[in-house]
Amino acid sequence: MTDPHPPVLAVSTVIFALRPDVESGFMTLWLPLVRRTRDPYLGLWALPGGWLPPEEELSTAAASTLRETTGLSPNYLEQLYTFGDLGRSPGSRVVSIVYWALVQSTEAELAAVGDNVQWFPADRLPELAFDHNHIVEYALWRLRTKVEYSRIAHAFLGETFTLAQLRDVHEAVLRRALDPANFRRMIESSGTVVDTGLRLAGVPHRPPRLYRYNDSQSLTEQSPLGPSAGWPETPLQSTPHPPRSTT
Amino acid sequence: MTDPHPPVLAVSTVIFALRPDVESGFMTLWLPLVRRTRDPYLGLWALPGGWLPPEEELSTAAASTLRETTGLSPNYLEQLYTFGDLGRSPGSRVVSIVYWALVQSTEAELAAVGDNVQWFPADRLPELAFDHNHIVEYALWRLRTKVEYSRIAHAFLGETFTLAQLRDVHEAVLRRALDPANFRRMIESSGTVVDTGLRLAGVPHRPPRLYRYNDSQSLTEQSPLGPSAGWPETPLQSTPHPPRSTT
DNA sequence: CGAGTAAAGGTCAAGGTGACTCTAACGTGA
DNA sequence: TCACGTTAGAGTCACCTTGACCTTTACTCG
Repeated sequence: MTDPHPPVLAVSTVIFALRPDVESGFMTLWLPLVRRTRDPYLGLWALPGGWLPPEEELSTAAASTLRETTGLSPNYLEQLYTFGDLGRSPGSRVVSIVYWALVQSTEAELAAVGDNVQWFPADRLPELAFDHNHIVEYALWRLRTKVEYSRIAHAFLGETFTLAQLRDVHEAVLRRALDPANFRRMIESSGTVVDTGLRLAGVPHRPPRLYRYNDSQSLTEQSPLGPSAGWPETPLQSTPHPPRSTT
Repeated sequence: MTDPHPPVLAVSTVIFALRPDVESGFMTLWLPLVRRTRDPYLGLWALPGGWLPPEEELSTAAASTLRETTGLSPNYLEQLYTFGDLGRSPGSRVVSIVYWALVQSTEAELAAVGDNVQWFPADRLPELAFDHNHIVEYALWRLRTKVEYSRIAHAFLGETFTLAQLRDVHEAVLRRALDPANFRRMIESSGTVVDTGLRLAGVPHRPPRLYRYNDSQSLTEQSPLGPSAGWPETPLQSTPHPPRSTT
């Protein structure tokens, strides 16, 4: 049962955040990468990850790497795929269980950045180590398709948000402008969101309503992978929105 | 880097086939299980699978187990999920990469059945070893949701088929009757199917047209997981339909 | 040869979606 | 202070999809 070279198990995470892009001016997807300090692909950028600790759950291992490399905890965490092709790593065989995570935009700005950790725009990545370019491509595809039939977009935002902010998230992920009126109709009829009764003040123009994520609504995917599939036990952080709110 | 008890990697496969159910009379989903001959859960039924051979691809390992236990080769094979919870196996930790497969109904009848391999109706399973009941539940959910937005239903059929046969597959998977006329309109407008010009003869009533899967149409999911994601290299077997066909 | 039944082609109304218009309500700057 | 620009938010209209249903065609079976 014990082979001479048993496959090694690793856990990696594709972490997405939204940031304003200096070039386009719009919000775009960014992700943190770590520089390889060891021999296979030394010096190249790679997805954060590591060997699977024998006593740690898969999702916990993914969340741990996330916290260690970026100092963030995810609002959304889900298993993406397991990559185990024979040629994907030089030397011994490595099977990587890859997760993908969404973090808040406001938190992503505070995230630790050093010589070995750096954020890149998801559309313009350098050559990565191993098959990580391929993995990111798949994670992007998964995010973009899932945004349209679930409500993961909320994971990029704080506890309360305006419909324009939520629309900005959708537009950034889908890379396409959405009609504000139709977007409002769609979101309101879906029941995924609840009016807090508050409005955002201090902004120019008409003050927008503040909405909250509707927890009592299980309109998301109800796959039999348990309630924590996708939504980590970590509760949403308190609202990070600086502007004051009035009735 | 070498831990005292590194996690062990296994590959299992949930294999679906359609068979007429003696009780209901309709077509229902069946799957083969193997009896445990070793200590954890000895005697209980479990999903076919085994340790990951160090020199074998993940999907190849899944297809191999499938062929060894049932003598069949899949028309459809896709990675389902990786289960790695700490408590899922007594003793050392086991991480299972689970695939799901669809095989032809006509082939499933010829499949090897012995004391240690037996087919069960997917809705009425006994208590299985490990977390395999949970895994089958998830695979069923995945099959039922995926039938509605892709064309995996063809994997249950031969090279040519009538729309009634294709509708039977959908009805069995979805457990709900579909309007024949509306189903025809939906399939024809989707372009997933091509009229062969032949008709099925020898049946009572008006002879139905025979259709063929439209290979040139890439209407399936085009995820960046490569062209063989889901559709194994094995080509579809020659048509197993006994009735003669005329122009 | 008539009866029965499924195949195949159609109609119709309800609901959802995209494109668009109109009014409300704020901050800003002259 | 007040017109202006801009966004929030409500509403309208045409088009397409979908479910329900109807009609005709074409075979086998008794």
